[in-house]
Amino acid sequence: MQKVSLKFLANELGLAEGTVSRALNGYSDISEVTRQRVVDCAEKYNYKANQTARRLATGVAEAVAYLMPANTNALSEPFVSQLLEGLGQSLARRNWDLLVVQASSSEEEAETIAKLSRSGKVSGVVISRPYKQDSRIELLQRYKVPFIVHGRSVSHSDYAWYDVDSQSAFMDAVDHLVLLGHQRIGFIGAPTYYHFAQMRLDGYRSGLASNGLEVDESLIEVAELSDDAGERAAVNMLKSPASPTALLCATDTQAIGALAAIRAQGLEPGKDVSVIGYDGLAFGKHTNPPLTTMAQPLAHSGRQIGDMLLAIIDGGNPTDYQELRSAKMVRRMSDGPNSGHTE
Amino acid sequence: MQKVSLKFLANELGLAEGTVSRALNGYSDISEVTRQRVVDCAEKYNYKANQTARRLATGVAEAVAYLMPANTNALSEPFVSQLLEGLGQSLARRNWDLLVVQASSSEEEAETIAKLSRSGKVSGVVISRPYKQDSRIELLQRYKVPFIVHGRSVSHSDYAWYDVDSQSAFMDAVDHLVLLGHQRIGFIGAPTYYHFAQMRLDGYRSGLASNGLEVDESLIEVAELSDDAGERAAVNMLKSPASPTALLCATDTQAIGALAAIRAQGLEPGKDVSVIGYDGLAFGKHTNPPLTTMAQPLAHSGRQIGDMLLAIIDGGNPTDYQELRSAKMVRRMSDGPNSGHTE
DNA sequence: CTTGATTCCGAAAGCGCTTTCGGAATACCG
DNA sequence: CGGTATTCCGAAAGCGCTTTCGGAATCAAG
Repeated sequence: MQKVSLKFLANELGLAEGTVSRALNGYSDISEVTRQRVVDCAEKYNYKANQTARRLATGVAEAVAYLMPANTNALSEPFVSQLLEGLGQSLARRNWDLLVVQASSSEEEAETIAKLSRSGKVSGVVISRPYKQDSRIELLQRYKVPFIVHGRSVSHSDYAWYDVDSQSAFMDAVDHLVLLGHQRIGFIGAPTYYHFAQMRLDGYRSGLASNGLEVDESLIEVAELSDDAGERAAVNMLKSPASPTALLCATDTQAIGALAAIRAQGLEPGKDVSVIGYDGLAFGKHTNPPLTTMAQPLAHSGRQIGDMLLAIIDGGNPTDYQELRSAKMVRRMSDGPNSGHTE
Repeated sequence: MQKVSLKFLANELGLAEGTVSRALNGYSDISEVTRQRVVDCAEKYNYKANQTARRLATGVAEAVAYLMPANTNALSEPFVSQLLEGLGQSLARRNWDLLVVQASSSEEEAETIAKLSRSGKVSGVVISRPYKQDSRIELLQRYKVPFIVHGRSVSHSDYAWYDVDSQSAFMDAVDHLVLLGHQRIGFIGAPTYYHFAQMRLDGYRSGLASNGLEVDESLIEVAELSDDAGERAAVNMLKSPASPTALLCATDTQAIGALAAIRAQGLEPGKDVSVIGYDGLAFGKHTNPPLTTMAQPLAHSGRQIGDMLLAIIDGGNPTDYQELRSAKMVRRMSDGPNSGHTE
């Protein structure tokens, strides 16, 4: 099978390579009739430009990378594939590639970013779950790689991001719980080097405040992002003297662990103690009991993020692309009126 | 910031570009001392070869693609990210890239494969969840793209694959159920254009046979790969006259739906009717009740698959790389002795 | 000290495409 | 019809790297 290159087409058509190339790329200095001729011929031989050569010649990578979050635990992974899917769709419209790269440690992450930026194999990057101070962001800025972050860091004014307002979500959740009669509302947070963890904690605190409630530091636990960690945190809190009647968890994964902890105490989640998670994970529908959660609209987030990234690669101003969505509660069975079981 | 290219290094060192390149790539016709000198200098300036140029020059893509399964439903996605992670790790050792590509329809899939193969941007491909007759496989073979399939199709003798033996897994599951006293064991299968669906059905059938049980066609339902579909299938079966005392499901996702169906009938899964799923999904631990399942060892499957792919790209014979793992039961709470509730 | 074999490196061609530049051919205008 | 503008295309120079080839320098052997 003769490989069909530009040279081949040029030969076939009796034109110069450059001419064929320009015809295919829609240059205006090619007459319509030869352009058509070229296009037809390309079609006929099913010509696809060698992207590697193209990249080298133009200097644009026509690819973006997604930096996989390092400590990926199986339960929270729906995100990754959802995001990837949306990103891919967005990129596909331009025929760009999507690279997935990972790094386990943060030094490795820096190394990876450095390599990505110098090797020139991508023209943009997206990262997830930023820390409060995220060195990846600084690096990306320093290297002048277009990027968008899925989430925000503390200093989020000077780059592009897509995030959902979990702070208000947690305020809403507190309101909801207070309306149900809860006063002692516990909070299972995530490590606060994650900025989202801080936001959610802040939301919890101001939710309490706006309802005239004191925050009781013994009602706040920090746990890793896993079901087990959530469970451990919940048992701790549950065995404290003034145990909470409701539990707000930074992530659904943790909330699911909390459910288990509550049941293990012989209590009934949603009745004896309410729990609300955050994320809107689909399988929350199947937990015991089904988990009430603040669901983020991750339906088209990947697409959205892809489009934003493309826009800033095209020269858009990063700060013009900052998008804040809001979560909304999907109420299932894990929350309910305060039954005062611990009184 | 001066961009550090081969030319730059050559200049810096007073050597020719070609020499520097050969030094870096370990050619034997470079003296050890200059090689060291070159390496040090490269290190110093943090030189990373432009991979695009490299690819063009060598003709090897140094990248492989993962074809995302088309109809991805959120619940089964842990696979994707697990696989991606392992694949990435395997490729990273060679500094290769991992591309994620997707296609929604099967024509699009063919188109995608064609494009991948001609554009030369990958040197290998991995696909998941093959159909019984999978046109992707034929295409990949025709185009002579090294590939490995995660799963098997009917004619799996002439290509490389990695699969787990779900057929025996289902035989084992039937044995287990029979030991628990069940006789009327229902099966919720997947569409049989998926080869794995056929295998699991076969396993179910021969499990029954080897236990001297008749297969009752009314105890077999086919459902899509979602919790809802599993649930619908289960209610159908449950309301049949001779309703099963145990349910075997082709996937955990369906099994979770079945759990819901059973509870909705006012029955208790694991007591009134047992259910066993397949996949070993982590969140099965949190369903109501926790789901007994045949767990596949997907721990390092991605890594494994990556290594296999690399090996055949290096010239290995595809048929030398066919790996069959086995699933093992993780028993949680959704199975139990036949209580004869429907007698 | 000459010859032949080695060792090491420079020069140059090429990978397949893009893009600039200039020139031939055609068109337009007075 | 001479001259100026336009239109369209060919030629050629890259993009940054790899790899082959040949030749200068070094070494061993006679």
